[in-house]
Amino acid sequence: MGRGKIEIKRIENSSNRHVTYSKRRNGIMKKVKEITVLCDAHVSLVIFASSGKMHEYCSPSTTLINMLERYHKASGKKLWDAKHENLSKEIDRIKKENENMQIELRHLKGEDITSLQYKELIAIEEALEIGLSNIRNKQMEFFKMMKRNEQILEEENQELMNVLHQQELAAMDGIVREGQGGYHQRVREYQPHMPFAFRVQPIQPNLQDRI
Amino acid sequence: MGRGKIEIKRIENSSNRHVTYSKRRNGIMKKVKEITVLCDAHVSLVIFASSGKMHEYCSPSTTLINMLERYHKASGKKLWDAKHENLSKEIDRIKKENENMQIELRHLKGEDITSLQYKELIAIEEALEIGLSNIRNKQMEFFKMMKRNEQILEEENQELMNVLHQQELAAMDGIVREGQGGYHQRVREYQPHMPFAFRVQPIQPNLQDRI
DNA sequence: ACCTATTCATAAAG
DNA sequence: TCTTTATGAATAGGT
Repeated sequence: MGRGKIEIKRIENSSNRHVTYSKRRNGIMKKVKEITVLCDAHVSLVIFASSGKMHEYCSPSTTLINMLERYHKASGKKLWDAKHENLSKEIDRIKKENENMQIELRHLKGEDITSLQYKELIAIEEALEIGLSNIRNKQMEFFKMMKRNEQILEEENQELMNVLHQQELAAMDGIVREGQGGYHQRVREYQPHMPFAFRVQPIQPNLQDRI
Repeated sequence: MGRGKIEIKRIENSSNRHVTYSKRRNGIMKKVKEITVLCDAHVSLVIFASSGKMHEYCSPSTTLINMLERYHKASGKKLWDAKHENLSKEIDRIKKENENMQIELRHLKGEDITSLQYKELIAIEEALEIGLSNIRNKQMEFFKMMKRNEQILEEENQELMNVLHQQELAAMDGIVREGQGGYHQRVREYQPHMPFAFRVQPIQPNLQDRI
């Protein structure tokens, strides 16, 4: 393509070589830009003239660094030193960690649990139980209070029953030996552990609403 | 250069685009090889097709790594450090993401919640509540049962107190008018709502252990 | 740098 | 994908 065909071998004439270099370099640059536009290609081109002068082209949609990264992935050739490889490995490691946490989070939120084993479900349940300990502690207070109330009532109840029983016996006895009034004393002996009005009340009156 | 002139813009016809890509890529490769030989140039060319497939050329007298090092020196752009920096940034980004998830996990587990806002606590509580709906249902059963027990006991207690009071009055009356036995009937009238032994018991006897 | 004869690259079609 | 071929593009060598 020119006035004469040329053999593809080093151009010995320095001047000619440099002229040809410039011309062909421009031609290549143009072609490279064209293929980028025409075909959605990503191109990275770096040329050093024998003089040492550098020219480069990189498709506008990317960067040289990006291209090299893709090159790394595509070819498997290690362009990076050990340091970079370590960083890459750390990224992979953290991403893996990330993924695991994502899964754990989902599980705690009750998502994606259909495929879980029984043991895993148990573990998640335990984690949730720990998480709700604050709420549960509040509930526990309420629980204990109710239990205390109940116990007091039960004891009182029992005692009242006893007193009643005693009275019956005394009354039966009183029919035979009247006028003794023995049970009067017994009745007076009984004192409720505390008046109802002063009994311990739920600290959280709205607990029912919250449940 | 062909049967017709074409405008330099993306070739919409996919088939044509791929054909043109192959042809022009080969053309560029050839030109690049030629300039390498003719002009003692050092060339590095990396092309990615839109499909992702990669082709590369590197002048035989050098390597890509060597080219990049020369690039580094010639342009002053730090490819390694830039790459390093990018990796570091990504690590930071992922670590940040990681940290956020860690925090969320901790919160769900009830840890580090002292500094939370009310709304955040509500959100966490809601998440936990959804996860623990089963357990809460069981607790609810137990709650209702205890409340029932307590109410029954209170009523019973009240009634016993009433009976006792009546007895006292009757007894006082009996001192004046002996032998009437009016209160005997009253005492017999009272029946506990149910024997203690048959009262409703916690469905979950081990609830205390689990709390 | 420009010119231009000539070769080369390639678009479209088979 | 490969070949063909008409045509536009690139460029070698000269000025």
